[in-house]
Amino acid sequence: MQPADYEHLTPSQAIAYQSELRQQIHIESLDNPINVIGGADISFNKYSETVYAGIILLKCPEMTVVGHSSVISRTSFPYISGLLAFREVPALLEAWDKLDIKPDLLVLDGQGIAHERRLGIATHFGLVTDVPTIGSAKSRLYGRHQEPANEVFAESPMYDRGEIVGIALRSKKNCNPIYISPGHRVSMDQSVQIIKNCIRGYRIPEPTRQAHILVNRVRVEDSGTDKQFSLF
DNA sequence: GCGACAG
DNA sequence: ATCTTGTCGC
Repeated sequence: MQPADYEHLTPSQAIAYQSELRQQIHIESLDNPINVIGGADISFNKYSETVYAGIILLKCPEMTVVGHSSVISRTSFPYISGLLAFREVPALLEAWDKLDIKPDLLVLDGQGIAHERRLGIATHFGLVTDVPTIGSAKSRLYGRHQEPANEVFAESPMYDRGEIVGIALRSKKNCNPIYISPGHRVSMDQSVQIIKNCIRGYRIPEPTRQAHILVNRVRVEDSGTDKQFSLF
């Protein structure tokens, strides 16, 4: 199955495919050092099939931007909770292929294994590219957890029948927690540690935050040029 | 049947 | 996700 063909899948077939991919997930210690970390995100205009995908490259541990790539693509697969990867991975792969240098690890905006079939977008992307990935989501999809204490870096594990699938992390005081889970080829503890090292005073870790700024800028710039949005 | 539901 | 101004709280 190729990502480019995802648009032809029915939700039922997509779910069946996730069940197959699940067999290939590797949650393990990442030994390679992380010199460059990447952040990926997508932006789009409501009701439009045009999607703006981008990947930002940051130097560790400074968190300074050292590169990026972006693409304007199309998607017909709708947003369905639990099947996000089928909608966003194809465009993200296009941006990934355009990168001159690949990061040592990529952070995606969404869940990793904190998913009913352990196939959040971060895990899915990691399997397709065979790259270490971490999922950093702004809201919860799956897993039960207690409210983290209201202090920076307070955390509380997310469970699924006794198994820890992720962690709710208070990345900033007085802000809602973010949900971290390993995607592929990295451990749970490393995922949390890595994300903590990417926090720079904002609720959202730099890789994801910078990626969001990037794709949003690309979208606004294009919307003024896109026929569908210019009235003249 | 009811509530939950990444982006 | 995106649409949007002011406004409450630290």
